[in-house]
Amino acid sequence: MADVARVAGVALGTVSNVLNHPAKVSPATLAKVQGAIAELGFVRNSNAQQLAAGRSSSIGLVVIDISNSLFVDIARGAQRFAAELGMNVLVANSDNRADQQRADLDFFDEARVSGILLAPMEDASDDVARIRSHGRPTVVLNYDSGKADCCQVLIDNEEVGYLAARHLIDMGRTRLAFVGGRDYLQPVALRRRGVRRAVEEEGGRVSLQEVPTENLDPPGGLRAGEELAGEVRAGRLDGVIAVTDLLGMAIIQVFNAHSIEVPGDVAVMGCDHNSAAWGGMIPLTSVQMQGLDMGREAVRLLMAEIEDGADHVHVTTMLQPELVVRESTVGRRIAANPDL
Amino acid sequence: MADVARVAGVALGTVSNVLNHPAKVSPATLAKVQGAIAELGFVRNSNAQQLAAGRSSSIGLVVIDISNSLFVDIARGAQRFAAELGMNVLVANSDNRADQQRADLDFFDEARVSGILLAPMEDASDDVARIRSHGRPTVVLNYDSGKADCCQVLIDNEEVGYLAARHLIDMGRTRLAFVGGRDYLQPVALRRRGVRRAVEEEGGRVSLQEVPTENLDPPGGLRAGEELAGEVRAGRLDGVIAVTDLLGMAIIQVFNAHSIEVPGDVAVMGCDHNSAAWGGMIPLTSVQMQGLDMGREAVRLLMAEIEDGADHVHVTTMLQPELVVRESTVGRRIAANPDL
DNA sequence: GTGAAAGCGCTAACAT
DNA sequence: ATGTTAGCGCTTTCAC
Repeated sequence: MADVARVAGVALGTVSNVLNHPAKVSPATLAKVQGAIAELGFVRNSNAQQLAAGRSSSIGLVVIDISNSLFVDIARGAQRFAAELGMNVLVANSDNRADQQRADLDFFDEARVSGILLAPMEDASDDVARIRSHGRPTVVLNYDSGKADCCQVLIDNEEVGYLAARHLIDMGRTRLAFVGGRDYLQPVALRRRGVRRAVEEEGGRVSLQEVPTENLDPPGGLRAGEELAGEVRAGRLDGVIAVTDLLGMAIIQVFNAHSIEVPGDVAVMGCDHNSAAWGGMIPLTSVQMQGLDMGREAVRLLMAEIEDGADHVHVTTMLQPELVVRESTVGRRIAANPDL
Repeated sequence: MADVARVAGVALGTVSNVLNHPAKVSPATLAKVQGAIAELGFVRNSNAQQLAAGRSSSIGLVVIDISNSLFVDIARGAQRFAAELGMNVLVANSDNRADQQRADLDFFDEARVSGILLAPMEDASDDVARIRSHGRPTVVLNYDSGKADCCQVLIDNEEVGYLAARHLIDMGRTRLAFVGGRDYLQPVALRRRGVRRAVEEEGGRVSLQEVPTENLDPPGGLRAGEELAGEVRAGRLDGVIAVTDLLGMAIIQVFNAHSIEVPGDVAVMGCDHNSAAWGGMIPLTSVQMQGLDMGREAVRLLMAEIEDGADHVHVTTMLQPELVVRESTVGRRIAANPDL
């Protein structure tokens, strides 16, 4: 930067002003300095800039699993909104490992980012508390710790389950199944609760069986599908709610192998509108998770907290999911081929 | 850090030694200092640390599209290998925008990261040249600029196309189609070339039609599928190579709507083994893109360049793709239900 | 509007 | 082995 000053024939402080407060500099000097910057290919050192200024224009986003499309959407939503505010978002992927997540948080803490966004899989209150105790604003996404010790952005997962069951019931289905083990995952537990609520509202008119799966991955769905196929044949099942889209698609595949028609014999739907769920021959009805909105809202809350300073009151934003109806529950319709 | 020194009753320099050269400190002092660090909840300021030390332990990864599963795999591969080396990877998503990509590169440049990994969609030589001229090592992934002015990690996309066509021919298919417009995308052009080579090797025994699509997205596939369905019915087509998996799945969906059997009437395959391609009722044969390996290799090349310093010779690593055969070209087989 | 100078928090070479 | 000190590159008062 001293070089730039010399080449431009001005003082070092003036170069700094050109970079940070261009309005405070006369147009002529400004041009001279910018010329020198271009000539020298000068790139300001953001480490020194942050050290001296004491503030950062970056936000750290820590996601537990970057291959999950919800978290990708969150990252994009956060990034786009942050860009509007002149901030940039750095993403660290924890690769489903708690220790890596901790390392990622510490990294951003050390880098003195202006704030951290955390999308964990399970409870991370301890880590959040540690970071927050260092005075770093932190917003948690997609997990409700219960304690309101930080801002949170959540999707109403109970409503997700409720919407799903409600939809099937509205379509005339009365013998439902909810597929998805691993109740220790918060979204699963909440969606299950919502499904139950919708079924209970029908007071006995609608039955519900709950099918555990070992894992939430396709193989788990294939196994569950075999079990469910028998239920369909026995006339005990006409509507399936899979807790994830991937599970739902696996189940459809098994049904197809058994010549069980979807949605003719049984309607199938997922719960976490996933880009991976597009491809099926039978597009899957699902529930939209509003990932872009979650990311955007999280940045908004973070900036608010930074602005508020000491007298900040934590806020929890609950986003409402939306039903996305496609043919796996209502029958065939392909946009590109309307005459079918 | 001065506080830590005071609490521990040692000099500031000793605290620095504890952090950076623990071996140079007596066990007793070490324990005292670590105690003080824990007590005060001290977190070192990495901006100051980098500024003073003049080196960074982070690598910047700029990807053009984080929702593309290849880039996600690259990120994971890079991150895992970097972690083994005690480095961490920061991901910036350019959201398919060239200006954002430039901003991301500049950001990492300003942050004085030890090196940059760039996975662009189209040519980015100018940007790379600019960054490199600042002395920052940069490795380009998945795009061959032609000029060997930096290390590159590529997948042999011509081989991808060749493997795909070779597979269909080996399965007895003789009337092929290659689907995928947008030849200005390097992977598309290369895969097309590979397909042609395989067909030419058969010297007229095998025919090939090339079907352009407006976009590489599912709607584009649906439209192409309609056209192809007519070709199948007319007996002019028995094997389809879609340049992406998503395109392939869309085509299968249209075939199914027309009661055309896959792979009975026509085999269909994709070219970029995509996690999104799992779900279909007919799992898609495709070609593995080795994303994890690409990420890993890119970090390896970057570290080598950093180590080599001035006398570094740029290297291009060409990874070989692998065929992943599934039922869309060979008939039904579902692992979970072997008796089908 | 401009230039000089005092740090920001840390590292590393030096002296002890 | 430990303490001392001069910067790293920048921002920002503060006089001019």
